[in-house]
Amino acid sequence: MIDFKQEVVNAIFEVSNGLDKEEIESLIETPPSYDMGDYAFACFRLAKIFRKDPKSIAEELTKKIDGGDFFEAIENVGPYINFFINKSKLAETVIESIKERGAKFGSTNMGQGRKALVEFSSPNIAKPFHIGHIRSTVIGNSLYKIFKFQGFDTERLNHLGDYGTQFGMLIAAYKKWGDMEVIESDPINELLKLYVKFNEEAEKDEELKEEARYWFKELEAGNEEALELWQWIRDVSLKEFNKVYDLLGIEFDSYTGESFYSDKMPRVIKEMEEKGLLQESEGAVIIDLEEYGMPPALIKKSDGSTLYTTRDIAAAIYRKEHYDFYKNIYVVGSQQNLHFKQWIKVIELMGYDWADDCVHVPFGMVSLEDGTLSTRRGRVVFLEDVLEKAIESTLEIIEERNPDLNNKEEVAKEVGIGAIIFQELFNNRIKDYVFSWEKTLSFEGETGPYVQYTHARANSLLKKGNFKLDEEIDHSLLNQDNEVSLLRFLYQFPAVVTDALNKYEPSIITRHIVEITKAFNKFYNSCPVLSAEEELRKARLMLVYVTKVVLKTGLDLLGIAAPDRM
RNA sequence: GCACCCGUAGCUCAGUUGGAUAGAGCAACGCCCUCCUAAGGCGUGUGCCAGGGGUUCGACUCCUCUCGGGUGCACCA
Repeated sequence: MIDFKQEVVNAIFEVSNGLDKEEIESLIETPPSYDMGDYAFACFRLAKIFRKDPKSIAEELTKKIDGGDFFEAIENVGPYINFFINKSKLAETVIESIKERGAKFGSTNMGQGRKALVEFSSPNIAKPFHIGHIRSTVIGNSLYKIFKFQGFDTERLNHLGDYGTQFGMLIAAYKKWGDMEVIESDPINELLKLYVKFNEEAEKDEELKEEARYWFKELEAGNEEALELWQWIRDVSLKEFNKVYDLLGIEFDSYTGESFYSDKMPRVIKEMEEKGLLQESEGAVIIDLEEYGMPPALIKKSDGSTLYTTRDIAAAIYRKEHYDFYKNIYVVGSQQNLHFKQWIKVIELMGYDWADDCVHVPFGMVSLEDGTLSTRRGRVVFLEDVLEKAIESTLEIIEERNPDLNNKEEVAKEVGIGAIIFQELFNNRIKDYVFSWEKTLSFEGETGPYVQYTHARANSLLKKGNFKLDEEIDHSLLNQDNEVSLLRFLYQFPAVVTDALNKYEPSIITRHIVEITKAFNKFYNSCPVLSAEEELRKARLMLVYVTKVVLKTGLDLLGIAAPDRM
């Protein structure tokens, strides 16, 4: 694809005597409105260099610049030089590259030969999968797709919370009040009941807490009874989680959770010891981080058992050895910012230069209208319920608006789930939000169904128009404002994907495909396709096709289906 | 108390490495289906960009202080 920005740089470079290209590029910006051009070169900073006022610099340069046939106009407005892309060239480069690259349009090979790990979702075993978990799950999945798209060899890691004192609690609770048959009938809920009951009782009874700690120690020591119970709880939980993953269309390459790393810790602790990092404090073993402005990292509890900081460090070292990653990404809530800063610092202090390759991608909290989520208090909204309800609402809408659709159930699933995922990936991931059924189930405006609907519309046009990919078209016919505007958004797509990857921010893609969708709908409403005169019809049909391709790719990068009809 | 994050229209949020008049969606009102899927399009209004000070030719954007909200800070994860 033609890099128009680079062409602006070249054109200015020719007449600027003395400025280097990087400098020029840094001065190029996008004007607030396309009436002012596609690119603008601001001359303020040149004023100092040339000791002239920016206006006359702009005026003089504008006269000298030759934009070749890349630009149809170069105008001087005050201190700015505005570049207007040659519309026919724009149409040609966008359409020809999308025709050529198809579903790969927008991708690069920046990840070639590089490994990227994405750890996400990571629910706690024996606890319900609730709306609090959706963020990590959906953001992580999208990052996986984006990295993969850019050529990285990418692995999805589900770091299950399958270890820790909470398991001591569960085992203790099971031994006191549990009933295998009851639990098997509805595993997660029954285990949750046990967990809640245990917590209530433990508030009154210190001995229970002691029992929980005892059972966790036994588990870590390999006690057979404890291990068997643990394995069983893990299995039934995973089965439940997979229901939700199936609905969301998400898979993992590995489910090695915290337990997997338990036997990898002694070695790491020994290494820390040898490197002189460990200190004893109040009976526990710590690494002091005061000089880095952080509280100490707890490596071992006073009873000798380990904590999750130690496990995360052991896991990172294991992953470096096992995968030799280029990036090791953790999609975990912002509450754990400090925890990640601490253990990544420890990795650095251990002398590993890959500490910087470990990236915490934080996101904001989900709360309910009546307060924070609390598994312990039973205040949760199950993710499965949210998804089922979204599918149900979608089905109602289909019955109402398109009752003749033949695979209603399937489409309802794709659209309903898509709506949930889309909403999750629409805002900056760092923002907190309050869950509301009303908002979740509204499908109008800038939503997933809006984009999917538009994609389906495009598809319908292609079918009716009997579109052929190998048709040659006259690019210069696509010169209406709404056509050019759509082409511009399509042109930007590759840069948007790269930006999303660099910032670990799927919402950048979400926002952009909404822009494409809006632009397409304007085009759709103002430019007749099927009834247009032959050559124009072909050209417009081609524009519909390339839009459909990009929308599908965009949705796919978010982990959302793009049905052909809805 | 200390650290980090957030504060933009009635609500939910965008805002490109500081740049030309701060933008969307929702909500409200009006219009557009003998015409390609109306989950759509068009039109109408709203802002001391939390507040003070500073840096700069220029600040929603950078620095600093204040206020408001959130999160975290040793044996949970």
